[in-house]
Amino acid sequence: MTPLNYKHLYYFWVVAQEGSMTRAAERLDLAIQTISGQLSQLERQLGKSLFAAHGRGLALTEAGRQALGYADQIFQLGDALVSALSSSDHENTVRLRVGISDGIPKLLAYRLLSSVYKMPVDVRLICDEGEFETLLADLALHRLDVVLTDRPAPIGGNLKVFSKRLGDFATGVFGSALLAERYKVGFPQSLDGAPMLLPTRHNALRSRIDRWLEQSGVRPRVVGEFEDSALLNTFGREGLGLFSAPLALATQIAEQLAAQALGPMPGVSEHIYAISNERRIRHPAVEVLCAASPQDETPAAL
Amino acid sequence: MTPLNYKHLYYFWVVAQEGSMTRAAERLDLAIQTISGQLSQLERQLGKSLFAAHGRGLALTEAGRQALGYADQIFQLGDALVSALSSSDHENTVRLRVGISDGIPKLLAYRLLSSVYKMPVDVRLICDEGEFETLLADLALHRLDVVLTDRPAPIGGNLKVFSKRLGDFATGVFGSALLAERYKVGFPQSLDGAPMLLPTRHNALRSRIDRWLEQSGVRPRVVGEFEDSALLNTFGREGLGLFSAPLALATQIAEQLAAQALGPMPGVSEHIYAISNERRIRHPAVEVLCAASPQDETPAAL
DNA sequence: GGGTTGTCTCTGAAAAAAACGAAGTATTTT
DNA sequence: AAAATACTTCGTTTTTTTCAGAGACAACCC
Repeated sequence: MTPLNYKHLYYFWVVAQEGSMTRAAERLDLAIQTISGQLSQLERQLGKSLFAAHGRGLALTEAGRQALGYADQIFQLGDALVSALSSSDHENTVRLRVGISDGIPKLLAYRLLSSVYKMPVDVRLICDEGEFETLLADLALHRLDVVLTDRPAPIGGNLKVFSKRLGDFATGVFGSALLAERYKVGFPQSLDGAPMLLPTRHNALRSRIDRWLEQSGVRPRVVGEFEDSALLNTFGREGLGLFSAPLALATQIAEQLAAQALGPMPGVSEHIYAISNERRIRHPAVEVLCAASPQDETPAAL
Repeated sequence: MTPLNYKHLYYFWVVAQEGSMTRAAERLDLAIQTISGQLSQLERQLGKSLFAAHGRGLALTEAGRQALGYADQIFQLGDALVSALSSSDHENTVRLRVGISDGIPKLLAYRLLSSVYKMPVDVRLICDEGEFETLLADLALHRLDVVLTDRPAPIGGNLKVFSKRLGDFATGVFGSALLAERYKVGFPQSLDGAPMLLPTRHNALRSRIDRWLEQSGVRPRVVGEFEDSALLNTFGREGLGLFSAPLALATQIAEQLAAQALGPMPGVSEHIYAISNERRIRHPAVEVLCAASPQDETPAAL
């Protein structure tokens, strides 16, 4: 429940700006009695005085000053809403705001998102990158429609979201021409002592890679750990070390990163999840995105 | 003018969350006809449909989705306002949120602010540091009550603020014991070639120092330029170079920075301005602050 | 295909909230 | 002490919100 009357708050806001009820009444084209009455109602509802008599005028109380700060933001947002909606467009276009977790391969994100362009309306994609937690917070505030990450949303979270696995992508080891040449023979044993670039431990894939390395009994030389997959790829492209990537992207990786696959990492696969708000009215493009790869939905509640 | 009915917006928000007018009506304890009517009024006022029929239910339009984002923020702020005001305190305390420009000496800021503690109520000071422009933006949003800087607010600005000069502080050259010993004799000519730490050109004081150096015909060796005065002082304390500071603070500088004055820089003085919002109802602590040093007020309009 | 259900829309009347005119209370100015 | 300024209070009018009743429409069930 929101026991706050925004009309009253608006009058309060104008009075605070104008410095007097008389001036505010003039600006709002209302009688001063109205302002006075509505204002005292607001004060009664909030249980605090917002103004104190000061001479024959008014002075803000501490509570009033604090309220003013909030009111400023509220009405600024209200104006922004009106102008955003009046600025035409969004007639036949759908805007999809996607948050992409640092760690997931950008090419994979692209491939998954490409499905939304098959919709019968114009789609405008707004992509945002960042950390998992940050993106989830933006999702909660409806600043994002969907978040693409490498793990489902935490189960105990107070956020009502659900996570949908978009697919499993088998992963392999890649490297620049020189490195691939050197370490291809005898893969995966050849990796022992080989320079390697890995995602940081924040990435869900990392633990799976570690497990695989251990099971294979090889110990590469870890020359770098990266939060961001694009950065990791750039280092990989320059031949600083071998790196992992989805095998499904081998062609694009060859083109864009001039790197080739050494071999697969069985059991190591990249899971991509789409996390969206649990709401009755879903975003049509999110529906399309989730429907593109028919897997079981995994409600956040479990 | 704010042609936005927040009550209508609130109903819209609840409907969007619940996914149907029926459920929203239940939650709001209203008849469904009310919701329906108010919602279409909102749509008429905004000039956009927010919902579209979808089966026997509703679907958000693109405009609706956009509006929802704003509504989320607005009502979150409203809740925050209510809870902030209900959480007691601010009965007999006054909160003063001060922004302190990077460049101005912290000791000076302290000295100027100390006047507010003489008020007959409890004062809680909330200090924030940052760049001039950033602080001015925060001031406009009422996130700050006053900004302490080394220059008045720009005159052409679209912000309604006024700048009050709090005082002129004659400035001198200071240095650690070793440096002071070495360069004290023959001051200021001795400064020629002496290592010196200066504020960056963003600081209003810098040009005055440069002018003085030129007029005195000395050319020190500039070993560092600092945006932040505290950082500059730290380097000065370690004896990396001579530095300028208000002569009025000589005692504290001796104590805290183990540095002593070499001599004055005539004509070079630090001006401190208090910039506050041009509003009829001023913050009482800002009044006290500005009254503490009776100088002419300089309206931002000129 | 026809009945049923769930969901939203369109009336017009009732209830609630907001707005105003008139008179009243402070406080400052002259 | 009177005039002027600024906010309050009271009772009435106006506007807005709310709801009951009736209707439209799509999905579902047999």
